[in-house]
Amino acid sequence: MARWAEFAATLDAVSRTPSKREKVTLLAAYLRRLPEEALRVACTYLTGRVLPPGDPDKLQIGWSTIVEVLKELSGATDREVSELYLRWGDLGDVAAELVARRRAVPLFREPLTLEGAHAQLRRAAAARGKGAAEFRAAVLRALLEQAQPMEAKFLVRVLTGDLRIGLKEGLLQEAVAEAFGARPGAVRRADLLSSDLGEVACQARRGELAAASLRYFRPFRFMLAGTLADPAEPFHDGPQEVLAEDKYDGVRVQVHRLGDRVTLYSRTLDDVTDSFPELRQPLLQLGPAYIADGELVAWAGQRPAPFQRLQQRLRRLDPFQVAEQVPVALFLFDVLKLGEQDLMDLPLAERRQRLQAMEFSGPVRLASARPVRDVASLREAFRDARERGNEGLVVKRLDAPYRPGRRGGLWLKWKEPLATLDVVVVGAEYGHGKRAGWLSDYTFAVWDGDRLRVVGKAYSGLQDAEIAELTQFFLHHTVRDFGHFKAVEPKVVLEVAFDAVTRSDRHDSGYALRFPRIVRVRADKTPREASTLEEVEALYRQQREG
DNA sequence: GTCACCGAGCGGC
DNA sequence: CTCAGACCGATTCGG
DNA sequence: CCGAATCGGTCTGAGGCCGCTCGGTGAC
Repeated sequence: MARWAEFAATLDAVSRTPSKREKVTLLAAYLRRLPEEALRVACTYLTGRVLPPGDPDKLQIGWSTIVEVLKELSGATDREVSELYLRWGDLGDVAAELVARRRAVPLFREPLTLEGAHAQLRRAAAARGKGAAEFRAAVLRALLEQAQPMEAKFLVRVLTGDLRIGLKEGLLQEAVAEAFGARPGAVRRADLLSSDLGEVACQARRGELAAASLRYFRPFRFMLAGTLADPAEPFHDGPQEVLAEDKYDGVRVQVHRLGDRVTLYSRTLDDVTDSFPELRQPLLQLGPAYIADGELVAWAGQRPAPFQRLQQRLRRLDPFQVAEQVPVALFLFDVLKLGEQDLMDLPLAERRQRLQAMEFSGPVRLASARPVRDVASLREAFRDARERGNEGLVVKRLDAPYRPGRRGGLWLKWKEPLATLDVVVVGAEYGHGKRAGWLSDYTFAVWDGDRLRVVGKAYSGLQDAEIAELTQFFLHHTVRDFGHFKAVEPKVVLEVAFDAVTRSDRHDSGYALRFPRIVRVRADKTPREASTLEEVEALYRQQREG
């Protein structure tokens, strides 16, 4: 059995050093010492999850449950917890502190082990029905009662899915490789194909990594796209042909079909087949044995419907009831396996040819794409994609293999913000983690006559120095102080960009923005010069008309 | 005892 | 999904 | 020609809105 205390101490050591190499070395040395089951558990936890992706059980222990249990354990009040949180900016640190002042410290403390804790958490994840929530809380309570402060800190961080030790996926794979003398590339490949690093680590130790391969009904990581900075970018290394493919605004899915089985996997590798029963027949018909990649969209007869419509069908348990109201279309753009032949390393041009030869029917369609050789045609393709009601383009190198889990230059997405608005900041909140102590999160509004109506919040886009400056400013211009949240004088104007406007009852304007990000502080504008609700409404109508 | 609603958790972008 | 910042290896520049 | 500065790739961390499901709870 492997002690949780050692696991925690290792994570703590890793978090202390800024050097990536040293992080990897520290972790590798620890992993090497672990027995099999502990190794599996440790590696899964190090990915910030208790269960591997795709596991049908979900832990369902979140922020609130943890806070409730910590309060019971320590006798702390809501106010104390929130003050501690303001100080630390991290629930794990709060847990460490509160566990240290537990009311009833058990006389005999069984040391926590990775194996033991995991067995308990597994049971919690499997709980269903009446009393399930209470059972989950009880499991957590029992674990925290046994835990030392440092152990509690990392238990809570595993539960919140955020280790904050400056080591995640890539470095974790390196650590596993270093621990067992495997090639980093081999570990990475195996991880991307199985997405279960715990399992991969065990294989690495046994020297069985090479066996990893594409298998039916073993979903693997999706290939991702980087962001296109400039439309000329794809042609920078001289003239060449790239594929300009429509970027559909929907949900990415991986389709596995073999025998009489068809399964759709989401990006988290969860099985979402049952939400889309009408796709089964056309997918059976598409071919006898294949793995394909595509985007599932809500479909309005001739063109795509907004993403929100599709959400109504996601994870829906009674799909037949809404299937008629929210029809979908599945646009396939890649094929990774045909029969027993692995196509991943073939160039996209060839994969696309194989895909085009398949038997498309009904709602299963071929994604719209065309080869282009210059910037002018690329721009034209972008306009056409927008005409068809799509978000923009994904520009793909025709010579590129399929690289699971990679977000590189082989695929580049090109979309444009819908617009920008000049908004007035009316509230500011303290950030989390490394933003603890900074007012880094801004609630903003637009004018409705002479009233300010909130349209959203934004965080990203500002540089640390600007956040520091705004923090000082807002501390001096706070109207009402709610602790974590401060209502501030409407003085600061921000320019925010966003991809869409949605109707929403979250804010009093009746609207919200999709993907808001701060472009800059408009020091040159007075609050009165900020945008109006009419402008927001106009944008909302404009995007609907496409 | 039933039902409607709410909050929490999760995963989609 | 977004963007900023940190680290690290590779490349370029200056002495 | 070598060491220093800089560049680019890759990774990490922080936080936004939407809609579904489930368990718990309060109203009737």
